[in-house]
Amino acid sequence: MSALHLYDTATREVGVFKPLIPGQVSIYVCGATVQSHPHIGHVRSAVNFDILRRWLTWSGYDVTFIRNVTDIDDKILHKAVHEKMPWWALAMKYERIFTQAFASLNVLPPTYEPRATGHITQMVELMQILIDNGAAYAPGNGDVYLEVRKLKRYLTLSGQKLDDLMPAADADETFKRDPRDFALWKAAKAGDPSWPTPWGAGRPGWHLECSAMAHAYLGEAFDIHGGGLDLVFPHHENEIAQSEAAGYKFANRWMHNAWVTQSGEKMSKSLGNTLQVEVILQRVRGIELRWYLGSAHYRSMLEYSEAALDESAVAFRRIENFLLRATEVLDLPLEPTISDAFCGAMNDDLAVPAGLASISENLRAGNQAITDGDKAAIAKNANEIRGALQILGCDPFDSNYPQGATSDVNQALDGVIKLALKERAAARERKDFAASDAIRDGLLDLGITIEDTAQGPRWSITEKS
RNA sequence: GGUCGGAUGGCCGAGAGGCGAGGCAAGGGACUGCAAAUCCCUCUACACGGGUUCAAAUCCCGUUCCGACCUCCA
Repeated sequence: MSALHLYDTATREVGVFKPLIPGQVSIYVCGATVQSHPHIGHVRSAVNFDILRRWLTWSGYDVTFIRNVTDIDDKILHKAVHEKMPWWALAMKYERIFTQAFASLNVLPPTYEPRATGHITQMVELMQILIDNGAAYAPGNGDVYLEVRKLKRYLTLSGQKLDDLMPAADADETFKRDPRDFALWKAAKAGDPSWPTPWGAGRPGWHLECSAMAHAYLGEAFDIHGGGLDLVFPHHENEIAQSEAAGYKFANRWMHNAWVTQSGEKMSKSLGNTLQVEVILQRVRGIELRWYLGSAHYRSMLEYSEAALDESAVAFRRIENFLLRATEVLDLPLEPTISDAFCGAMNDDLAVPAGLASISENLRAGNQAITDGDKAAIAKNANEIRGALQILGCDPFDSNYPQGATSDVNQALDGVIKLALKERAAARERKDFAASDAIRDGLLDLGITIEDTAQGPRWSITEKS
């Protein structure tokens, strides 16, 4: 079996993945700021890192996966005024909606999901270290800043130079020793929530939270830090700055997912081109949206279009349909296995598109095997497809996805349709094709599709779209 | 201005020196009473101009176009 290779944003190279502690992998992924409805870009990130996690777990690692919730920031405060509710109520409202969106796409819950507001103590401790060792300063206005000029390795992740950065538009720079210094802590404004610190009451800056929480749950060094590509600067640079200045090794490897775009442009609120997960889920099922989002390579931009989404969903249904037929023919549950081809693809920096090619090959061979009645070949191909789908989080038999009714109602329906099919078979027998077609068309009008297979007719409920 | 990424067949989308991934669409065929489903076949591409090489979509130089980050961003 090949070894897992992953890209590292810091080196811009794909290299062999070697965990700090054999057999264990620790991952910190920047989660959402819960101030609005999730769009498909948000969940793409979650899906990408969920696939990474599932692959690591399958590969035998004990994975600790942290994804935080930023539940305090400027936008949340503004939005709370707008929606006429306390900031904490607004944050909780959207956190629940995000959680629901993740669940619809079968994104596994993180091992721990810390909230920023629950880790103020750790943030104050981190600031104390930084102030004590001279890396940070509190100018007396309640803010605390990190002095970036003192850092040796600042901006190495994004490969920029401090002096090349466009000057920040901050008006309030009078307290900064350098305009590029960034706030670890922001002084309380009247009416805003605040927490006491030795340097005055205030609230955390965005970057500080992640450093503090990563340290709290994963320690001074961990394997992988993930997030969207747009977090490289300033967020991740600043996390590195704070953590390294405090003497931590911090992340060993950086992974960033690319965007979902529309008309070539990144999905963003300012462009007004965001597509809410809840809206898309009225068009396709969660498993189909996940298949769509997961099928692109995580470092490639995914250009959204309804046509592409629909096409992807149709392709998925083909695969799903094969799995269903295979299960019927074999009369056994499928046992997920990972083929060499799929394994090789995933080990190559999670090359899902290459893995998809192997699924297509399995699909073709598997369908052929059903026609031939070759049960061994059916099982092999179906098992390999199911194994791949599990890694991608798109296993149709996964109980996290809504399963077709297995109840009495479904059995009754099956009986009724079989009765109709019997009538149809009889009509065909006596060459009364008008009658047989009437039955088939009648069922189709009800959303029930009939397929005549080598093993006899089978029915399925047609997806509405 | 600085940094980074991209341009592949009608469409989507991998690959990264030598066997032209895969999917969708289209056309043809098999199967079928007709369909549907399924299978087989066909369609042979790498933005442009130079260069390196026995060999370039892949490496080098230059050009054009598109996008991202430098302000909150998955």
